Amino acid sequence: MGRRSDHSRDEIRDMAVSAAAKIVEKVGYQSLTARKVASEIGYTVGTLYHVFHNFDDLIMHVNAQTIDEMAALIQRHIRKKRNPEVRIRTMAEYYVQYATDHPDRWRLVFEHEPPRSLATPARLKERRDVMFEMVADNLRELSPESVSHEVEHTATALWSGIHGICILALTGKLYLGGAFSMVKLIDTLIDSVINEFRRV
Amino acid sequence: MGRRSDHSRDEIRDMAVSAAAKIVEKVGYQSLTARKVASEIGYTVGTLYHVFHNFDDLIMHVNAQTIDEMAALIQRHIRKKRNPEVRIRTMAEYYVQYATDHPDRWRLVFEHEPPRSLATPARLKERRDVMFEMVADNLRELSPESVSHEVEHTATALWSGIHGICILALTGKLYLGGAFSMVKLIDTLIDSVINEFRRV
DNA sequence: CTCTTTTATTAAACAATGTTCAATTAATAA
DNA sequence: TTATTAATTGAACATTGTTTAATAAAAGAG
Repeated sequence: MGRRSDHSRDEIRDMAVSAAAKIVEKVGYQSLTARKVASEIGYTVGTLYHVFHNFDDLIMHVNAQTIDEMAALIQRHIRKKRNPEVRIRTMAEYYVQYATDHPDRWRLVFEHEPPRSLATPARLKERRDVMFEMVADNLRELSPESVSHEVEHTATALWSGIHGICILALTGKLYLGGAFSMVKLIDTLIDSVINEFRRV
Repeated sequence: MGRRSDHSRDEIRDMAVSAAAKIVEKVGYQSLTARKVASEIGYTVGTLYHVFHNFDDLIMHVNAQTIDEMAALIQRHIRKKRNPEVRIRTMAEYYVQYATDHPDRWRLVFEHEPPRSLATPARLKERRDVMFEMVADNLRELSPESVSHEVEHTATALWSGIHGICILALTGKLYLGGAFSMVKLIDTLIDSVINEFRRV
């Protein structure tokens, strides 16, 4: 068969990304294949390669969608909060929430290695940076006299640390197999970093 | 050809693990294949399957070796230190050192997902836990009156945080693309957690 | 020393993967 | 109506992990 034009290229791209996300959630990101995505949207692999540069390209689109979803969830919840410290804690709370609810999609964001031939698109990097910037903004509000570079440094350390707890827990590589609560571990980190930040 | 017996099964297993580790370091863990390992040691894939249960089984052996190497490096350096706080800082220093020097082998430890059919061997888990326990031991020495569970909780939070900084930096997913020094970020985390730990 | 049994090793085959491409067919333009 | 353009397919490709029947050498029995 030849041209069908049931859907535009953009529609097919969106359908493929959504189908891929659904497959990742259902059977895990290890079992995501081009043929599964294609058959899920009623097309053939060839069509996917007409719309995406690569399979990695498709994955990066899935990851962009994941980050957007996660950021939206977080922003929806911190909008109600006025206290910068509470906002940071809320960010972490829903970061963990999202990662726990969608473990495979979340892991795909951090465990997918784009081939060196294909550079990570600037949009994806920017999206990832959004979370760091939100933490920095609230730290700045917490102590307006701090120099910007120090604030960003602290925000990077704190958010990376939270991420570390999250990924070790979700991959089952945490000490004692996750006998500790992720939320409490993260609270400890936030308490420590914020107290130290206030003191300096 | 049939039986050669140039090497015992144990020898072949060790050769394969070393060859695999070398390949991972040279061309990256994404490019590690069973056939490359086999040809590197002068055998065929079939022989690998005579010695390993799986390709994942081979990888877990590689990871065990990696963790042992890393733990040995760290222990060699903290033996000279007497102060528990200095020991924790030294641990982090050489953790980063090892990860930076052998990025692909280090990442393989944390990004290899064993299939749910094949359970992670207890030995591998124990090896991973060694690092957490070393941190806990030194925290305990730092404040002997603390209850054991609190100490382990703090150690888990701190070491997971350090790991988070490390993995985001090494995978190029850190805020501002690693414009911050890994060592300084980790120092910030250690300062914060240890100060807070002392206070409680 | 000879015959049998065991077992290490290979080569070939398998199914599944990402990827490419010529053929086909429908929409669009002339 | 015809010619051009482009979407879609199906089949092919190389490469992956994995299995297996054939083979040859070591080990054991007599």
